[in-house]
Amino acid sequence: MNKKQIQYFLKIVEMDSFSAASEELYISQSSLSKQIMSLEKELGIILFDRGKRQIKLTQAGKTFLPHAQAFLRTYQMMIADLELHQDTPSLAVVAIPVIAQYGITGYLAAFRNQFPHVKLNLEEREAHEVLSGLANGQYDLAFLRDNYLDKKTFDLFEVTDDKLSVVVSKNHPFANRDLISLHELTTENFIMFDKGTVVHEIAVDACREAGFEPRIFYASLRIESILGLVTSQSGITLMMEKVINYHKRPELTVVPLKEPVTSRIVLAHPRGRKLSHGAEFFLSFMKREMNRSHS
Amino acid sequence: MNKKQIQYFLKIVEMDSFSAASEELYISQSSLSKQIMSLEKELGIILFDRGKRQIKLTQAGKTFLPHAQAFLRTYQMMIADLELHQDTPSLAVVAIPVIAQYGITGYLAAFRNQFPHVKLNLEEREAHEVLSGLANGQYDLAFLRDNYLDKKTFDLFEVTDDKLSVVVSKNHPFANRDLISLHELTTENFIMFDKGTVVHEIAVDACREAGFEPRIFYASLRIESILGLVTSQSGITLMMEKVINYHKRPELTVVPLKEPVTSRIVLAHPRGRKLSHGAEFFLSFMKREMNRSHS
DNA sequence: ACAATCTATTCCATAACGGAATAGATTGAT
DNA sequence: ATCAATCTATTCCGTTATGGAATAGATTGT
Repeated sequence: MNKKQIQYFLKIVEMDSFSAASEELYISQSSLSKQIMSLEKELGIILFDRGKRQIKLTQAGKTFLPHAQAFLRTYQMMIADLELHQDTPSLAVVAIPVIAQYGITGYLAAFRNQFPHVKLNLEEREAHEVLSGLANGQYDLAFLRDNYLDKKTFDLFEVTDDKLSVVVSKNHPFANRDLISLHELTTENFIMFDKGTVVHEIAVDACREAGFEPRIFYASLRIESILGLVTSQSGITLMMEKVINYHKRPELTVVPLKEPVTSRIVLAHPRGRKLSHGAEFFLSFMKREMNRSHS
Repeated sequence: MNKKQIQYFLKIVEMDSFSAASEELYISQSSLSKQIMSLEKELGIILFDRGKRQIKLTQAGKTFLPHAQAFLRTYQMMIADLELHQDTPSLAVVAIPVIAQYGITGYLAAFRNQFPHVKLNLEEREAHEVLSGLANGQYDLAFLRDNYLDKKTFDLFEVTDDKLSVVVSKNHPFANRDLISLHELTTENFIMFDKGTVVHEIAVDACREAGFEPRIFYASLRIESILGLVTSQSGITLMMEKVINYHKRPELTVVPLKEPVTSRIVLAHPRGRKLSHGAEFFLSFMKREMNRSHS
């Protein structure tokens, strides 16, 4: 029996559903199902009545519930107690792979400079790993896009924003426009970020909003491949403006969209969870820096 | 963080040593070391001061200790609470691979007959797995040999006993003796159970007691291989009398040892742990059966 | 009957675990 | 001082556990 299983159990009880809980926990439904089954096997009891449209706690599950809550309370008290003993305040930050493009690396360096005693650990992960890592306490803070983010479960602090733009080759008919409407792109070939990435979803949803399904000619995780194909006029792409500008490709032209589609880069942490000392340091540092640069 | 790590931590504190704790827990020292390191990493603190001859709880470790104890208390209360909800009293029994030879299968069948509502689960495992499985609560009860068993940590109930005997081919010079002393075997070739099995240890220790190191010509886990080799006069073996008799090999002769080396088959459970209802059923059933057959 | 929506299962790749052997450090005995 | 003994950590490697994608199987509302 481990903490994870208990957290999973409590979330299912809260949501009254495996699938809903699995989404909140940012894990797959199959994984959740298996974890609960293994917990049930270990305890020798069945926790949920499933099978019908609605799941229900069994009698044994109802007996287990207060114990599970007690476990988590004990755990949280323990964490609070141990915090004081951490030799160095430590801080695990995770970010989607755009920190260079949005100039976040600079802030990180400045922070390390000002607070050398805080052991800052930075990882880059894809969005879905960022979310599950935040949810299970693996990371203290995360840099990510606020699109599709549940504003109720996270506290957000905006770091910068960006907007979706059309990127075409210099020789493309659209290259000398200063504004393009999405519905003009109905028949275009799109080169896109891979399905499952947030930018892909943002772009595809924007197209659907405009009334058409984009014809995706090629999808890649590597921005260089995408820009290369656009340069060679294999198609066009929808991309965040600051990201494309960061790459400085003179053979490409960026044209703003008439319908604004924005994406905020935010610093997020799960609402309701107490921040570690190191995380508080970092958050207040970032807020200071943001105010400075805005004035 | 999981229950196992907490149990490990508490055992180390109790023993004041990793190695001692690893023996009590029936796991390897390396495994224990790694589990504690992973716990320390997760908590972000160091629990023990090691490096010198003696380990010591760090300040953080001392803070963690009461929380760890609270966890285990919560767990035990939970188990007690859930016991009442187990739809069927269940019972996990484990045995070293000799239940047929010692007629234990008969008792198991009789129990299933008398108490069909108890869900009896039986597994056969090697001795070291039996011990670690008992220690970590995976099994309720175990049939095993009492040799090398720490009588302080287990409650034992003798089921039957057996004695080590010499097994030789009918044509071997020893075949018509009715008693052999161990020191007569100094120059013999031994075919033995694999190193690591309890019977191997019993036999080798007996030889050493008699002042010589047995020359082990071949070791196997399969009794058939051993008996086959003895039959073909490749060597002799030391084996438990009832085990060899069970196999009824007319080409082999069993000669008792002058120095008695006995092994009791006992039904064991960790001292101090409350037995499950099913386990109490089974234990009292076995005690009744034993009394019956003794009278 | 069918689409939608549950949980369970299967398949498969990756990560965690566990033991044996060994390293590296320290102590006590000679 | 050297050596044997005794610690914990590390490495190596095979086994098990975990997690996600796809799919099955069951149920309900339309």
